[in-house]
Amino acid sequence: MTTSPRSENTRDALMDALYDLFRTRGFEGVSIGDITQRTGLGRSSLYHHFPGGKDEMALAVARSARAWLQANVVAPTLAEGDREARVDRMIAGVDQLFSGGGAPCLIAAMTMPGAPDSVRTELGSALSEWIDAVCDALIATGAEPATAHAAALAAVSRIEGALIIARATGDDAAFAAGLAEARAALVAVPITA
Amino acid sequence: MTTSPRSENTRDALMDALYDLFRTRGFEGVSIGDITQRTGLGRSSLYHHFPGGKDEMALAVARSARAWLQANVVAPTLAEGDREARVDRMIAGVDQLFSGGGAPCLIAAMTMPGAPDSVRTELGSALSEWIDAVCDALIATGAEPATAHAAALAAVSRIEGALIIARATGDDAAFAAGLAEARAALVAVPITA
DNA sequence: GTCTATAGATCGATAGAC
DNA sequence: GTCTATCGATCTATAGAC
Repeated sequence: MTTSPRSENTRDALMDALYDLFRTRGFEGVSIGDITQRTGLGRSSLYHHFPGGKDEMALAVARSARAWLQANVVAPTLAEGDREARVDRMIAGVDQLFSGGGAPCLIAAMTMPGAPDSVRTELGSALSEWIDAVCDALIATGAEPATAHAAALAAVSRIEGALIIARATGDDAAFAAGLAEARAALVAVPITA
Repeated sequence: MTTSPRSENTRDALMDALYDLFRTRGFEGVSIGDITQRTGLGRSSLYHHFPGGKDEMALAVARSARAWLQANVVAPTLAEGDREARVDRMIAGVDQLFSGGGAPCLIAAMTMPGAPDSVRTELGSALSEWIDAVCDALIATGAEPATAHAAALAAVSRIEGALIIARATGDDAAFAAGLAEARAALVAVPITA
């Protein structure tokens, strides 16, 4: 192989640090100096891994996050099972993603103006895929197609809003409440079949 | 008076520009150069109005926004009237605040790390006051105190989340849907009296 | 109150040795 | 792959004339 195991480890640790920085401070809130401090790597090391600079780092993080969401939220939502099982798997993935409300949302942080358009569209797609998966799962478990999309949109909105409020007010319980309410609302969507 | 009418106009126009910049780009996303370009004022003019620099500008905007929310959302929510009238006045204020979903939320933008703590606490208080007002209005119109807070938190979360999703996906209709749903949920909170 | 000019720090990005 | 050293641009903030 062309890359040593150590390179992979370095790259993985770098990606983790980048993800954590970008999700909490947004694109413009993270400087190259912040990344060197967090990772211990020098400037040139960072530009060796990401020749495209900060833009490429942010896009790599966005793509990684979209893939994670696909594997841990979207796929479990679309997998076999009844309504309750699907929703519970989705909620579990989301709870892990946001660390029980203590971690902010990359999508909310990096869709603000200032981030490269490629990053913003990537994250917009990730969010749409999440909503669509919930919608499809509702329909697959007997919901009326006309109301499924609104219910999916409401659930995801409720969760994203809870993250904003938890951060602004410092009330971590607000996220748990939002997650529980989103779950209950999805389970309660009427079955027409 | 110590200040001429023209000063007041300059100050007001400056505040409007600052509010618009900070709500869309966040604290770190706005540079002094951005403000000079937007307002046409030189650097020293800005520091004449705000000797404390960018931090003082952000705090002034946060306080102004809190006062606006108090006058146009909190007070109308707490004013006399039945449940539906109060909720409708609240929703109207919020719709105006966010320009029908086209304008981002200052609270979401400026409670991110990087903004001065004074700004973050000011906006956290503003958000809490909004939620508390909705809660009090629900109780005053016959809702169970034990469930009123959860319902108020849910409604505000739904609205804030809709703003995030509208921006990330580019779907402006998501905000209108969120606002309508929040209204319906508040009106539907059971009356126990 | 507004201007020009600029200080001092930090920004993203690059060069070249090892 | 990682380092030191540095470039040019931009940042916040200030000085001083008008």
